[in-house]
Amino acid sequence: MSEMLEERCEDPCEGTLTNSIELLKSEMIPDSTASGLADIFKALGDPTRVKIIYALAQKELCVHDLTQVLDMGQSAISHQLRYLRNLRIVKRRKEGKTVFYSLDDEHVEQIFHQMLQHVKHA
Amino acid sequence: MSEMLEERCEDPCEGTLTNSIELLKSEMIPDSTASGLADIFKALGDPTRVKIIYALAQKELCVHDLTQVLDMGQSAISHQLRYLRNLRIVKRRKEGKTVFYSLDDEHVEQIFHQMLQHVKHA
DNA sequence: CCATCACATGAGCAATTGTTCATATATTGA
DNA sequence: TCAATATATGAACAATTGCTCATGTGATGG
Repeated sequence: MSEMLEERCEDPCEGTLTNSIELLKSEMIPDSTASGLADIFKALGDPTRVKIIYALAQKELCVHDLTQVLDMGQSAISHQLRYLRNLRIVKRRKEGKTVFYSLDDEHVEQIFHQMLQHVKHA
Repeated sequence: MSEMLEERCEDPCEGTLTNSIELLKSEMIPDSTASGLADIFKALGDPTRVKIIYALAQKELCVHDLTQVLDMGQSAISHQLRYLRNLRIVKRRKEGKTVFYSLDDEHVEQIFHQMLQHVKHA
C-alpha cells in the first residue's frame, strides 16, 4: 500500500519519488560485491597490465619475453604478474628456471576483448 | 621458414623463439589504445563508481537520489559523476534545479553486467 | 533582489599505486 | 660447491586517487 504514497513529505528534493529510492536502496548491490567487481576492473585499469594481458592472449610467455615485448624492467613485470595472479587472471607454469604465464580466466579474457573492440571502434 | 628455427642462439633465455617475440612485439597493442582501454576499466575499478553505475542501470537518478542510495556526501558523488561523464559512461539531463544522470554507453553497461555476473558466480 | 535549494568545483590531505633499486630464492651446469 | 641465469620480493619514493571542506554557480519562489 505504501507503494502508492508518492510525493514529497516536508523536506525538499525527492528527485524521484522517495519510496522508490528506498526500494532502490534495499535492492542495492552489496558492498562486498561492489568491491569484488571493482577489484577485477581495477586490475584491467592500468596500461601495463593491459599490455601484459594483450600479449598473453596471443600466447603463453615467460617473464623475460614480457620484458622484451613491453620494453620494461623485469621487476615491474614480475610485480604486475603477481598482482594479476592474485586475482586469478593469469596463471604460472614452471619449466626449469623459467616461468611461463598465461591467461587463467576465459570470461575475463572475453570481456577484455569486447572492451578492446569497443575502444578501437570509438 | 624461420618459424622452424627453434632453440637458442648465443644469449640465454629465449623463453620462446626469439623471432616469435619480435613478431609479437610488432603486433603489440599501441600505447594509446592500451591507455584508452585502461582508462575505461579504471573508471569501473572503484566501489563508489560501481555502485553509481549499478544504481543508474536501474533507473535515471538525480545527484541527491544517489547521495541517499549510496549514503555518501553530495560532493563526493558529484566528483565521481563528473569523472564518469568525462568518459561518456554517464550523461546529464537538467530539469529545473535538479540534474538527472543516466548511463550513456550501452556497450559498457553490458560489459559491466557481464562482469557482475562473473563475480557473483565466483 | 534575495534567500534557498541543487549541484559543481578547487584546494588540500591521507591513502593507494606503479616503478626502481637492491637483494633473495631457485634452478642449472661446470 | 660455485657461478650464472630466471624470477620474486621488500623497501622506498613520486605520482595518482578519492574524499572532505569551503565556496561558487544557476535556477526558483517569495
